[in-house]
Amino acid sequence: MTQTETTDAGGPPARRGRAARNDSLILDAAREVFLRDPTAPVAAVAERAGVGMSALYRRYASKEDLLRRLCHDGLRRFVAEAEAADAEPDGWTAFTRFLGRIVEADVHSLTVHLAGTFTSTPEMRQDAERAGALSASLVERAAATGRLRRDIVADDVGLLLEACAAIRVPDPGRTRELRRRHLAMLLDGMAAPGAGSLPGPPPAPGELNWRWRRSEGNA
Amino acid sequence: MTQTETTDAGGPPARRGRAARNDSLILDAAREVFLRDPTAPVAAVAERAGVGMSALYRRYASKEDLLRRLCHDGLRRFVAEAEAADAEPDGWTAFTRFLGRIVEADVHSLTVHLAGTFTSTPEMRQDAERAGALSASLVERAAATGRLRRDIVADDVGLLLEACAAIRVPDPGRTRELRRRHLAMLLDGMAAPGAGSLPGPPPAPGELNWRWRRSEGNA
DNA sequence: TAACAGTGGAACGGATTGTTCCGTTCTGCT
DNA sequence: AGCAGAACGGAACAATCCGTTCCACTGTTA
Repeated sequence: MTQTETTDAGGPPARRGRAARNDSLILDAAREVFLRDPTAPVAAVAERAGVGMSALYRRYASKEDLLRRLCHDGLRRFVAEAEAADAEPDGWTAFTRFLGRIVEADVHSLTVHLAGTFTSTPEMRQDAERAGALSASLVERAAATGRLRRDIVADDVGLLLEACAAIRVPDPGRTRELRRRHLAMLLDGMAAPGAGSLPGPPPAPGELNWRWRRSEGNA
Repeated sequence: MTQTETTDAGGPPARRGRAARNDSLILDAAREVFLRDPTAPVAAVAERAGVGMSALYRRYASKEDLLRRLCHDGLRRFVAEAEAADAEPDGWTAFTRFLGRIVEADVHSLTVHLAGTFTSTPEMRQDAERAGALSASLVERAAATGRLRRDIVADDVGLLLEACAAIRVPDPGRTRELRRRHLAMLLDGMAAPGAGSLPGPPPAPGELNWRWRRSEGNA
C-alpha cells in the first residue's frame, strides 16, 4: 500500500509534529541515497534523514517495502509527466518537453534501476503498462509531426533514458547540466532529417524491461 | 602482457600445457565476469574459467591486482584503437570508426567502470593521459573537417561512451546491436549541421575522470 | 621413484547489513 | 503534576558474503 497505518486520519492532530515531518524526511533521504547507489544499506538512509532505525522500520516493514514504495512513486511520476506532456498541442514539443522532464527528475534511476530488488505488485505492473502506452503515444505523435525521424520506434526512448541516466558526476547539479546537454545532442540525432536509417533491429516492445522479469517470475 | 613471474621462459616446455592455457582462460573469464558486474566476487571468475581458486591466486596476488591488469589492458586497447583510427586520412571517418570500435569492444566498461576499485600505477596514469590526448586529437581532426558541430568539446566523447556503455540487455550480442544503433543516433546528433548550440557549460577537461581520483589521492 | 610445480576446493576470518529490541523522550489527557 | 502510550535512537544480533589461505592431490620430469 502507498498509505500504510501511518495515515493522517489515524492519530491525534499532534502527530503532524515530528512524525509527519519524518515521513517525508525519510522518503526524501531514501530517494537521494538510493538514487546515488541502489544497493546502499538501510542505515545510510536513516543517517541521511537524521533519524534512527526505528523511525524507519516503524513506517516500512522491510527494506524491500521501502524500495517498492520509492519505485512506485517514480512510476507514478513518470505517468503524470507523460499525461501532462500529452496535453501539449504540438506533438514534437510534447515529446521533447516530456523527455526533458523525465531526465531532469532522474525518474529512470528510480524505476528501472530499482527493479529486480523487490517483487512488484500487480498495481505496479499496471502502472508500468500504462507508462509504456503513454510514451508510445508520445513517440507516435512526435512522428506524426514529421520532426521525428521515421526509423525511431517507441522503445528507442528506453535506450535514450538509460543512456542519460548513466551520465553522472559527484555533484548532482552538474550531473543535471551534463545530462541536459547530452539529451540535446540525442534529440538532434532523433530529429536528423535526411540522415541514413539506423542500424540493427530496433528494440522490440518490452525488450528493455528485463529487469522486471525476475519479480514476475516468482509471483 | 605485463609479463609477471609466469613468464614462458621460466619453466620447462611442458608448462605450456594446462598452465599456459589457464593464463588466458582466467583472463577471459575475468573480463566477461567483471564486464557484467564490476563488483563480482573472485570466486565467480574461477568458476567461469573452470579452474580453482589457487590457479587464480598463483597468477595474481590479489583481486585488486587482477582488476588493475584488466583495466590496464582496456586502457592499452583504447590507445591502440585511437592510434589506428588516427592513421585514417579523413578526420570524420577516423572519429566515427574509432567510436564504433570502442563501443563495440566495450572498452569503456573495462576502464572507467573499474576505476576506483584499485590504486592505479604511474604507468596507467601515463597511458590514461595519452588516451585523453589521442581522443582529443580525434575530436579536433573531426572538427576540422567541418562535419562535427562546432560546440562539441573533447570530453563530450566521455559522455557518449558512458551513455553507450549503459545500454545493456542480458544477451551480449543483442547489447552490441542496440549500442550500435544508439551510437548512430548520437553521431547524427553530433553531426547536425544547423541545429542550435548545446546547452549548459560543456564538460571540462578531466571532469569525467572523478572515478580515478580516489586512487590518486592515496598514492 | 622422488621431487615439485600446478591445482581444486574447503575453511577461515573479517566486514557488511537487514532486522530486532530495550531504554528513553515527548505528547496529549486527566 | 502524573500517566499511558506512541515515537524514537542506536546498540546488539544473526546471517551472509567474500577475499585469501591452506592442504591434500595429480601429472610430469629426471
